[in-house]
This record gives sequence, structure tokens and C-alpha cells, in this order.
Amino acid sequence: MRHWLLKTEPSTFGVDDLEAAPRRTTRWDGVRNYQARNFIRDQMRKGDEAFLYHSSCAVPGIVAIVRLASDPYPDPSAFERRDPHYDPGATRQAPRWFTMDVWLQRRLERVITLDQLRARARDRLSGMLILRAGNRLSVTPVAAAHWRFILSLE
DNA sequence: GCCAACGTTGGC
DNA sequence: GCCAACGTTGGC
Repeated sequence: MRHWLLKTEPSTFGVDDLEAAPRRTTRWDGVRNYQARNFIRDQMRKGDEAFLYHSSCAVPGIVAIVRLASDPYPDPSAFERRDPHYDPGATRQAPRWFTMDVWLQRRLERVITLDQLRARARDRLSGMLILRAGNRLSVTPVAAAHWRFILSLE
């Protein structure tokens, strides 16, 4: 079972929204980056765990643990002409973008902040993708050792 | 296939 | 709102 980190802007969709969603489940759609797409399509599977990370906010950091409620499937928002994520290059016959359903397993007792993570970027969390300068991927794998260590920071 | 221009992300 | 670090686009 792989572990992941999903970035989101709480002003758009955050843990509060996920908690309020029916069955605390949502479709993680709108990913339009090929590297992130490849992670979703090729490696993410139902039951995988992921950190939910809030970006572009007062205290960026990990706020919750979510689980994949589905395997990946073609992202329907790419086919909707009115959707902001519409992509005329994507077709149902040859889908370009993928999504999956995600449910809220639990909020963390407190936010594990980006500052806290950065403080360990040189030892216990060395190589963690989210800590790499300029990294903008909204979906990144988390090594098992990193996953365990981060949970110990809670 | 190169690369400059442009758009986006995201911390600050 | 600034700006660095990307990814994407499109002319050549």
C-alpha cells in the first residue's frame, strides 16, 4: 500500500469541505499536470492512504489523513465544456486526465506545519518531494519511512 | 527539437 | 502582491 500527499487550497476546497461532504467523500478532480496524472493513473489504488495538505493559506501544512475510496478513473470534468477544467483534447475514448474518490479518515489533532516538516528536511525527511525547492506537484508519493515519521510529529 | 514567452503555483 | 520555480505552448 502506497502513501501519498494531496495538496489543496482550503479557500477552494479544504478539510472542512471534505468533512461536510456526503459520506465525507469527494472526487479529487481537476488535476491537470502530467506527472501528477501519472501517479494517479498508474500507481494510486483504492485503500491507499494520503496526507491532506493545505497550501496557500496562513499555516501551510498537513491537516488530515484521507483514503482513496476508488481506483483511478477518467476525470469527467475534462469532458464538460462549461467546467473550468475542461480540456478539448481529452475524449472519453482517449481520456487524458484521471481522478479518484477520496474520503476523510481523520483530522490530525493539530496541523503538522510546513515549518515542522522543513526542520527535518535534512535528516528524517530528506528527499521528501514536497520539501524540494520549487516543487509544485499537487500529488506526490510519500515514502513509508517519511509517513511514519510525520505521524510521530502529531 | 530548441527555446523564449507565458501561465501557474505557492511561500512569503 | 511579489517573485522564484517550474510546466506548457508555439514559432522557427
